[in-house]
Amino acid sequence: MGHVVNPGPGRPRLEQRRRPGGTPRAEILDAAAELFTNRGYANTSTRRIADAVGIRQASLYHHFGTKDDILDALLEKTIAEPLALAAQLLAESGDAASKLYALALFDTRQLCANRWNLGSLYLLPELRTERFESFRLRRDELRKLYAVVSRQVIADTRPTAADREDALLGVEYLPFRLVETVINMRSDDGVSPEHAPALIPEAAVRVLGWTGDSLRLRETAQALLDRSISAVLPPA
Amino acid sequence: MGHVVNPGPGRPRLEQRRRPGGTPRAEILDAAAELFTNRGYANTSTRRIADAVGIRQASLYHHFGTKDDILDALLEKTIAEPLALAAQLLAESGDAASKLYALALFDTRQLCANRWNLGSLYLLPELRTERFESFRLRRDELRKLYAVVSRQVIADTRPTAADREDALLGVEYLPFRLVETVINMRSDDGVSPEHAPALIPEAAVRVLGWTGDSLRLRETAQALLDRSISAVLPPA
DNA sequence: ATTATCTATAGATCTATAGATAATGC
DNA sequence: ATTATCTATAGATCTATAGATAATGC
Repeated sequence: MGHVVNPGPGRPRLEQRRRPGGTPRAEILDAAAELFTNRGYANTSTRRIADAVGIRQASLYHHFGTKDDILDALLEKTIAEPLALAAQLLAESGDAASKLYALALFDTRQLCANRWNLGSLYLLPELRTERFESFRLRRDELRKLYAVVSRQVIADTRPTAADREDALLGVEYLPFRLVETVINMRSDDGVSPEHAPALIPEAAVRVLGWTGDSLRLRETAQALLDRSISAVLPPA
Repeated sequence: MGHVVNPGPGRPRLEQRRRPGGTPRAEILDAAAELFTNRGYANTSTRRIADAVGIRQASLYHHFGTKDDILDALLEKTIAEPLALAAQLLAESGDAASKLYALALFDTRQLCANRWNLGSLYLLPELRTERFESFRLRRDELRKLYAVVSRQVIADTRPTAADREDALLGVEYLPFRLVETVINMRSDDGVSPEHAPALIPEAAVRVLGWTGDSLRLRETAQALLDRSISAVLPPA
């Protein structure tokens, strides 16, 4: 009764505060995500993260080699699913507009649903160092997949060459950028933009010149998305 | 000959390195802009800024009371012109689509033309502190002006209520967000997105459902912009 | 023996202030 | 006298490492 049973091997914590996540690693990542997004990466000391978890500063280093490693783990978690899903979506059969809509919908939802606005970390100057090259490459890859499917949408809906000159200006990169705007909305408003999932995916296809029935698109995209999700994510 | 004449009162600098800008204040702001955007605000020490200017760290404090004051001065420089121009544009006579196009064009160009990608500072968590409330309010104001003219575009081009339900979802905030995407493009690509001025303003009106002749819009918007600029900016 | 925590600390910062110094200009 | 710089430094950090300690589980 009331007696605290230690959860595993190792000296017990002085404080027993707990955060979401069953493991110390998950607790640290949650605390770091909160602090990095709300106060900034460089402004968040390892002591502060440790305080938020309820352990001593030095104990962090049992779970992560450096502070950069914590940031990298957070970034990796945000990019893995979108990348897997994008690859799967492109491999599915279906029209390009539905694929783009589905992709944008998935990413928009994720950017909104994260407990913390992790997307706001993407602009950190720290990410330009070699330490984060792997993350940068993976995000570049996602950007390219958006461009590929966007070009398919353009080819499908604007068949004449003259009509496609926008593509030379880089319209095919706008859908990805539109999804990213969710980050800024969340940052400025302080809350998740509730209508973004209903707004951004449609804007992503419209900005490419696609004209068609919104309702129908939303339905086919949702079906496609459901199929792709179950193909990629293990049915937990 | 070769003799350095000191530019004014005050003990001369040990190093005579110079940066763009005639005054020490301007040199400091240019150096800070480079360092803040490339290495991050919190990661840039006052010593580093001073080194880049060629003065001693403590000498910075003759020109700025705190490090925050340097950041605030940079931010103020980016917001003053867009805000003045937006207010002027809304007061001009002309159709809403041209106004929105002109506004987006001006801001896109400015975001591209800055020597450093100052827009990337807008997401800094530091800006949430009271110190930067004034800047936040001014940027909110600009966002509102975009929304006002965007709603006019919607009312002009989609007269039926059923057709306007998007407005309930917040499409009127997308043009402003589209302009902001220039910041991310610059940050990811490492160079100014050269086609952004030809791409973003048109996307801003299209995303609201505006359909019309691009060439004509571009011309009327450009004329409107020229008029507004000369009304707002003193003919230097 | 292994694991997860702890205490203590080295060494390197960083911002801002105090007060001296070397110019200009009245 | 005023201005813009300088030197020197207080006081407060911050990251990461070394090595001790208290659990579990073989």
